[in-house]
Amino acid sequence: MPKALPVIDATAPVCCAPVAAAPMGEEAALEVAVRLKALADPVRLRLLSLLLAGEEVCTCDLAPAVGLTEATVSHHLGQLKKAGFVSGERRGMNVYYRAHRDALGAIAQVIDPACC
Amino acid sequence: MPKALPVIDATAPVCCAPVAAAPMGEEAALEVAVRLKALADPVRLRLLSLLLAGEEVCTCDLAPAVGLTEATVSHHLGQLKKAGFVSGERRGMNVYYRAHRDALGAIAQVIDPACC
DNA sequence: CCACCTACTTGACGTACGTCAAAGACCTTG
DNA sequence: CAAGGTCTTTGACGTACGTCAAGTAGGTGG
Repeated sequence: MPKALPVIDATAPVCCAPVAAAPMGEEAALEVAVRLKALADPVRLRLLSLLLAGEEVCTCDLAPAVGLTEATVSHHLGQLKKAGFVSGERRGMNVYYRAHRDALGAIAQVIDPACC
Repeated sequence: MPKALPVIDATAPVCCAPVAAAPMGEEAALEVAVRLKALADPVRLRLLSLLLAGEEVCTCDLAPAVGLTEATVSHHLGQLKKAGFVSGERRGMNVYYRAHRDALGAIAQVIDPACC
């Protein structure tokens, strides 16, 4: 990662051939890697599963659920949002987050060698 | 990650409920996260796709394919091996690596919200 | 308008990661 | 055994990441 940090937009679901389909190009690998990196954290996985369980959850409920500061949770949610896995909407005093199942399914299909 | 680094064995395919099934426990999240972290790198994704394309490939062929030092490629292959995605076997002067499709499929199923 | 609450941003700290050069380990061929 | 090729390990360097404390922005209610 000491490579020049490539800032790319990853808010949309991945759209590229599965890993097993053919040798990946450098750009395609990066597209997949940035999204996987967003998922490759225990806290973010737990946040995602909480969001997938309930329809909408606000930060104030998520923070105690994972046992971390609201600041830290906000940071993780920001990472997930940048990767397109969640989106948040402010309603009143709270911000309600929602998981995007399609984005999750898309990255899963890229990884799965059986699915294609 | 400043948390006490938890050294766990991840050589076997993941075996836990999908993320969407129910709120993940701390241990389950870690099991998935360490494997995803191994996958969350452009170089390792390219190496995996190269291994999935051919049956067996040796380091000497992989290094030039990704444009990195053999030392670096060896390090990445070690990461993938620790995560159970590949395994290498020495035959003569070369070490031949092979991808494990089942381990890849297992982590894909855990991620996919549709698959369960 | 003034407290007050929720959520995000900033700065700082320590740890982990990716990379390479150099040295070591393993095997084969003369 | 010596020479050479292939891989892995070690050490070092710079960058990125996760975490929190503190400060700021946005919204509500007296």
